[in-house]
Amino acid sequence: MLNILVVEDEPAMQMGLRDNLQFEGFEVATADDGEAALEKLHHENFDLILLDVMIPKVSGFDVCKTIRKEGIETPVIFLTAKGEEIDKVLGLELGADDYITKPFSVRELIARVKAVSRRIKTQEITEEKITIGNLNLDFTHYTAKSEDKDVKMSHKEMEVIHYLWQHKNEIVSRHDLLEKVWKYEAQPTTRTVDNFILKLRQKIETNPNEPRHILTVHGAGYKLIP
Amino acid sequence: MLNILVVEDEPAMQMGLRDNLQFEGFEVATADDGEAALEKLHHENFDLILLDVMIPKVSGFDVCKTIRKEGIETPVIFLTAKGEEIDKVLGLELGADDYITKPFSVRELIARVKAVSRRIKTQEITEEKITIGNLNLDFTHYTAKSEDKDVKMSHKEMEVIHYLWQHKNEIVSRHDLLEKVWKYEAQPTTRTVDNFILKLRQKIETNPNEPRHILTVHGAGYKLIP
DNA sequence: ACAATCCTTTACCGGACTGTGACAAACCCT
DNA sequence: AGGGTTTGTCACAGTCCGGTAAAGGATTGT
Repeated sequence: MLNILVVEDEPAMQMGLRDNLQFEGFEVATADDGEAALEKLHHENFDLILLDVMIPKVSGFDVCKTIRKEGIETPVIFLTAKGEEIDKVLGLELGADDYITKPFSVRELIARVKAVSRRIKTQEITEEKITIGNLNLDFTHYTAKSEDKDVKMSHKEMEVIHYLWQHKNEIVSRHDLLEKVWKYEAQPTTRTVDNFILKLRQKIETNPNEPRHILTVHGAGYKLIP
Repeated sequence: MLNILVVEDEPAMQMGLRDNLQFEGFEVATADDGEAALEKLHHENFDLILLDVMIPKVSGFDVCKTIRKEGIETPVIFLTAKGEEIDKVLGLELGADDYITKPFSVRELIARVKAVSRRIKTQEITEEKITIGNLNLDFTHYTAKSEDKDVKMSHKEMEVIHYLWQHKNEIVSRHDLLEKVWKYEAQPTTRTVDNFILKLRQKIETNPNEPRHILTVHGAGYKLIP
């Protein structure tokens, strides 16, 4: 599902947004001010940003401007109070995808989010079929094939390889994986992650003993090379 | 191929759209203003409408509103200039399927049109009689046959298989089914969905113990393979 | 009101999936 | 080279999930 960052300083509003979006099945992260938002945006990929304009430290406008300069093209929906200068949002090439004026109904917001997420999805469809080693993965259908033979992959295996793919050619630490795939519970110093890597290698690598795609970076984590 | 009505007053834009869409294999008709659009819509069936918002005589919004009132459910993609009130478009009460903001790239528009047309097609197929496994289903009459023998299907069973069909080859979660077929009640702590899957398998699968059409995706839901 | 039918819930079982710990192997640093 | 740390691998057990049947509840037609 889509991963949404909500940037909003008013606690009640933030909580309301988070609960409603989560109820609709979205992944939700939050930030209280512009600085925190930028921090999160630099360390994690989101699919959509709900960005209040009037927030402490760095304004919503500036957050948007900044990330666009940095090449981050995540869709943005601005949350504005009535009377704020919307023109500047839509006119100033900030690259906002939409805006919504407070007070707004939850249903309206959800409709907007879904509209944007639909657009995101259709764009992403092309990217959802990938090949790693001799394995063809299809994340829209959560299936895998190797030379026309179906390969059974568990849900979590797909999530792990998906996360690695999203961070291909980067080093991904076990901690990252536990946090993002295992969802911030279970902080075991165990071999859990390794076990999944093991299984994935057996399915992806031609010779699992000499991995060419899922590499170990000693003391740091793993790196996926497609 | 699909029959598209382009409603756009600016001649250059209209011609550009027509040429590109025709090049992609679509049938294209054009209208210069809202009145002409309504006229055409009353005399011909289209599969999709590209509707500029700012057009003479009757606005795009009003065209959409009017035909919806008349029961015409042809999908609409709005063309809007930046800064126009997207709100009203996305109010979605108008029944727009999508919108696109000028200036847009041709490739983007084509992608949108294809996305909508894909949705249309899968819907159209659904209208007719389909076959899954050894079962022939007729959704217009809500009946089913297996090798010329009538098979009794309850209303809800038909709805479930219908939903699965609309999302064939995709993973459909129990939650989705509960929300879309059962209309948003019922907690997911129940085996209700499973029971329907059980019944459907007994009617569809040759060997219900090893389902080949209604597959289980552990931890995720079900997937229909026709 | 009664019966029939369909839908929902409950309960139990079997199995898939995942997490754990032990041990071996590989790696890194001194 | 050697010790300590990190990683690979395996088998086992617990947990969660889905399959299934049967009972309980709701709705409809007679």
